[in-house]
Amino acid sequence: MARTQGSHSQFTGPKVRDAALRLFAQHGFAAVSMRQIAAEVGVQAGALYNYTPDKQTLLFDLMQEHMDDLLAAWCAEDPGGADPFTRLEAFTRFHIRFNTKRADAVFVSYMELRNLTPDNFETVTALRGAYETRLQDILTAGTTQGVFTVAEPRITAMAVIALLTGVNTWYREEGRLTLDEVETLYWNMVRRMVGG
Amino acid sequence: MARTQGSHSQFTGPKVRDAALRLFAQHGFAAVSMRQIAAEVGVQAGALYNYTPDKQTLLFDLMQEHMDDLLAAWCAEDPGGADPFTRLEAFTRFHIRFNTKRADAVFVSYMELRNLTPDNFETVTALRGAYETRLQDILTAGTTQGVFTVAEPRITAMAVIALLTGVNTWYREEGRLTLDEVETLYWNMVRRMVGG
DNA sequence: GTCTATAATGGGATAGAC
DNA sequence: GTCTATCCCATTATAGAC
Repeated sequence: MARTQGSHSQFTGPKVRDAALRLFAQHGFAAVSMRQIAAEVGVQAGALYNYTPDKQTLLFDLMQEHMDDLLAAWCAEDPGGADPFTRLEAFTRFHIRFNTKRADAVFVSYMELRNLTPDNFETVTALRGAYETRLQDILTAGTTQGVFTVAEPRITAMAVIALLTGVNTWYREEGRLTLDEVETLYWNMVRRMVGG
Repeated sequence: MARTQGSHSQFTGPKVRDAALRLFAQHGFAAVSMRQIAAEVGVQAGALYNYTPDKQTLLFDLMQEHMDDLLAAWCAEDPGGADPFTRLEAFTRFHIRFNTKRADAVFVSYMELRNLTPDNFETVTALRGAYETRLQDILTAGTTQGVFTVAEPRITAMAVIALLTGVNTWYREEGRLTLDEVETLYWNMVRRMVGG
């Protein structure tokens, strides 16, 4: 019989974050109570406050961590020295692969922006902007080199990201298409969009 | 001095819906209280229940009405007899124009799906599907006629809608570009995407 | 580190007067 | 149709025992 009291910090911390992310994605930040999160973790509500000072900080930490991971993962994969065409394909495949593996975090990071305090909102929005700028730079480089025909790099970057993130609304791992097939489908669309 | 009691049904009804839509868009359904809505309208909370049986129905009615309006407006504008290329341009321009004029309703209809009861969710999702199917049919017709090169009409339809709806995340009426310029930018992207 | 208990506040919805 | 008052229940967060 499992004990119901005692120290479990190294296990409970991650479990709190996992449960919160899943519940926030499913029901929305405002609709989820600390009691629900605690029940998922298997502790009482009061115990959660050993891991977060309050509910707002819990949300902010999840969103900031997601954006940090996203930026770091892309920086690690960006073939920076390659031609813009190659980099754009890499970006397309990366974005789809990364985001479909973390659907809950993507959903929360977009849907719950309005539930952040102004300071936290600024921080997360700045990270989003930094990611967008990476794509924008590829489009601008490609246009300068005559590889792409893009009149508005910033708008096109936002358009491409909206297009690619949309995969999350329908893609299922057990579906008809493999992830690689989905990546190829979308790469064909992106390639045409930029006139490559 | 305005009276604070008495009959105002023909004014209060629309005001309740307007206030609810705006507040739901800004803070989220679960984060908005009936008392907040009432305060925006200028009545007490109890009076709202003359206009909706409960908060859930208020949300559902707003979403259903939006989807009904969207479908009806497109049916009125679709140049059904024209070639798929012309119809796709019409769809692109229509979707951007309609959605940017109703940003709150678009936002709520997408973000608050998870706060609908299962029955209400089914109804709204079916309306979304019907709208998607209209676009899918254009893509399929164009592919059959050799005007477009689209391998996956259903996925491409979802991709185009995600792309176009993304305009709402950045477009502002007072911004640098006119709505017509935005429509043209996105039509160029969509045109290329489908290989037209 | 977790528990139980509780403080302080606010929620949706209803009843009955006007 | 709206108001006031209220029921009943849930909320976040904290205090103090273990």
